[in-house]
Amino acid sequence: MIDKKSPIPVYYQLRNYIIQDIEKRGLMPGDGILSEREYCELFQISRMTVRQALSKLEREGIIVREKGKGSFIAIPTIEQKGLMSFTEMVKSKNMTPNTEVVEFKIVSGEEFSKILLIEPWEQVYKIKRIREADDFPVALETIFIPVKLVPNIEEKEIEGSLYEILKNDYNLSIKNSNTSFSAVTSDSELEDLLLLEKGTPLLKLESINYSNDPIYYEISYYKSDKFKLNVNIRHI
Amino acid sequence: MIDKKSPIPVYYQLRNYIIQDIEKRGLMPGDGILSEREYCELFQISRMTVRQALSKLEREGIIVREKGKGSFIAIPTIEQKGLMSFTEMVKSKNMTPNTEVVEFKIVSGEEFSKILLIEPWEQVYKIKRIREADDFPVALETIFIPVKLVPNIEEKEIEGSLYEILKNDYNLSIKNSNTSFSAVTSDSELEDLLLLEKGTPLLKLESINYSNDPIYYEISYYKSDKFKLNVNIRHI
DNA sequence: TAGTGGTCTAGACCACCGT
DNA sequence: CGGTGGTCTAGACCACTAT
Repeated sequence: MIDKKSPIPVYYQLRNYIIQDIEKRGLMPGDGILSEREYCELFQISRMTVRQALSKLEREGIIVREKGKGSFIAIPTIEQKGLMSFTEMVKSKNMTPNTEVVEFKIVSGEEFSKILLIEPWEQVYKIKRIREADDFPVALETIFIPVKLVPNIEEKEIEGSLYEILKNDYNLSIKNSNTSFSAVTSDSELEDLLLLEKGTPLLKLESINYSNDPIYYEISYYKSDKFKLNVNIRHI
Repeated sequence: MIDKKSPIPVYYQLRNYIIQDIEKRGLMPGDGILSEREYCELFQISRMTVRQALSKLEREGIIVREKGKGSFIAIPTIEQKGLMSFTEMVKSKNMTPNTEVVEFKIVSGEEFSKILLIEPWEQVYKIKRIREADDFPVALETIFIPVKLVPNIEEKEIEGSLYEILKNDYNLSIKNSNTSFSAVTSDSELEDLLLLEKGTPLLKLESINYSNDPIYYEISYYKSDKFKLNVNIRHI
């Protein structure tokens, strides 16, 4: 289960083990996991290492830790389907989604190595797509995904839902995301591609999308006059 | 500077010391702080304790750490996890939150009766507040909350965290929210109140906040050049 | 009282960075 | 090469929780 000689840090192996164990045993929010000392015993590792794994899981919102009690599966902070798949979101409004690929190439992943947990010399696909609803452009989406995760992906493949492609062709299902929202003013590239007036406000999303490990990084700009993004948030 | 006998954990005292030191010495983003081993030496504490302080500062976005190089003042952004409390969000960035109430009155709830599940003739408080961080306005927030839920709430009460007031004074804890995000351009009212240039892009949030039943409806406008809203999304 | 997470020590080896 | 942050060990004491 845990290989101390692996180049992958022990605390990260333990984090992955715990996630898989939660899934395998079908644990639900509120259920407890082993205590820190039990993981020490189980894998013959130091408590500080276990705590590093649990801290990471806590920051990721997967567990909560309670003094004197133990660590428990967290109640999900947000439940949401629409934010994941542009395709589904558009369909749910009875409109027809469409995609136009404007850029598709392999670039250095150096700038994303920390985000995507890859080595700086590894390469990533850069995929820039205009997303349309009823042939009207509503978003410009740029995705960075390691080449090793989706080798030989082809341009015509990526005209559909990336979520579906990842799930069906590469067996990668996105389980959670960390998204930050902000507002920006259009620049000339966005105005050209999305057919905007000069100085249109746009909703900017930056998100890291995880299966267990990070899968892809995305920066998107949404026309938001007639298109809002909705999230349900469950507070802890 | 650091009192090992204090009930305040050493790592937390060190975190505070570093923040004060940054301010006192007027360090700017990109400037370096001492190395981990230098802090060990300076205060005669263990390196793991120093690392705990630096980890906290890193998570708070106050510093960035670079392997083989050192730790440096981060470019400031305000981010929030979970969208809960403006007050907490600002405090976590080591800034001081402040609130200025610009409107506080009772209005007809007709327009919100479906949202808040009240009868059309019932009344709601309209509370419009400027939210500030270190005396800089960052958001304009308008809240509509049924009078019957918070009878006799007073203007001076609502200068703090509404979340805390609801929880402490009315035993209402917000458990989940439905929030929609969009981007808009400032109008003259927003420009006046938030001290904006003409045509500034703003992040607009509209949210319904529930305990079990709907409690209040909120429309907020956030300056988002240096202010991002961060959410963790767990996909089902 | 036994078990939990929170804090802390005093070391260690590693990969990475700049000179 | 020396210095940096990243990881890890094998202990320790504390405050808190439940029984």
